[in-house]
Amino acid sequence: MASEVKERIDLQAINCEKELTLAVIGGKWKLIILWHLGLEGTKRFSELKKLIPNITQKMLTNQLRELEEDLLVHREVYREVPPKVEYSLTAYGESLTPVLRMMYDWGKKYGEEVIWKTSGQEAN
Amino acid sequence: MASEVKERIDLQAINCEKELTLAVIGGKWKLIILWHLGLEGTKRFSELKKLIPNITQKMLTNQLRELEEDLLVHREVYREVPPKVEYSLTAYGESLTPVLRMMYDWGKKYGEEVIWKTSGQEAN
DNA sequence: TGAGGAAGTTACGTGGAGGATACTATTGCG
DNA sequence: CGCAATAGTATCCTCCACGTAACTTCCTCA
Repeated sequence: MASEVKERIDLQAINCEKELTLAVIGGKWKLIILWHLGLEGTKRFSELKKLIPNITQKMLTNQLRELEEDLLVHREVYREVPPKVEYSLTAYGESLTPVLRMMYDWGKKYGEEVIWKTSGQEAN
Repeated sequence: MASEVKERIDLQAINCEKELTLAVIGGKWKLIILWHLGLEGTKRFSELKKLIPNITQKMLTNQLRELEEDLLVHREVYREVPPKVEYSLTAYGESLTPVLRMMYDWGKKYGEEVIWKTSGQEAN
C-alpha cells in the first residue's frame, strides 16, 4: 500500500498544495458526485446516473474511476446478476466535505450578490 | 451596477453553487495569484511575474483580467512612464482566503499521506 | 428467441484553455 | 540616435478534457 505514485496528476505542475486539492476535485462532475455520496451515503451507479441527469455513462464511469484512483471513493462490486456496484466515500472523501461545504457557502453568497441579482434562479 | 451578468461563466453548466466557486478559482494560475495577493497584499504586474516564474506574460494578463472581471481582484493603473499597474484583492477576493486556506490544509495532509510517502513513512 | 437492464468499454471527434514567440507604446537617459 | 524598463497585444499552434454514439457481457423473464 506504500508506493502507489499518481501519474494522473502532474506533480511538476503543482506550485502549492491548494492546487493538489483542485487537481483532485477539478473534474467537471466530481463535485456533484462527491456531494451526493457525502449527503446521501452509498449509491449505486444507476442511482448516481439518475441523480445527475446530464452526465453520460462514459463520463460517470470516468470520473468515478479517477475519484477511486485518488482514494476519495470506494468501489464495491457485487457479483450478482444483474451486476451491482456501489460507490461510497472513503475517509479521504469524507474529510473533503468541510471544504466542499465552504465552497458551497462562498459560491452561494457570491452568486447571490454578483450574479443572480436580476433573475431569481436557484440550483439544488 | 446591478445587472452585470457574467458571460465568462456558463451558468447553465452549473449544477450547484460549489461549481460557481470552482469556476471562479479554476484557472491554471488563479490560486497562486490570489494566494500571493492575499498574503503579501498589493503587487505590481512585474512583481507577480517574478513570484510566479513559470507563467507567461500573456497568461498572467489573462488570468488577472478574469479575476478582475469576477470582482476578486482590483486593478489600479498609474499613468506614468514607465507604466505601473497595481493589483490587490477586493472584498470578494479577501472573503475567499478562508476557502483557500482550507484547500491548502487539505491538500497538504492529503499529499503527505497519499502521494509523497515513498521515501518517508508517515506517522499516523 | 429475443428483449431488456446493469455497468460498463471502445472508437472517434472537437473546442477551447493554455503556451511560444514576436510586436507595441511611452519616455528619460547617455 | 539607440536602448532599457514596464505592461501589455497579436498571432499562431498544440493537446487533452469532455462529448457522442455504438458495442459488450451476463443473466432473467416473457
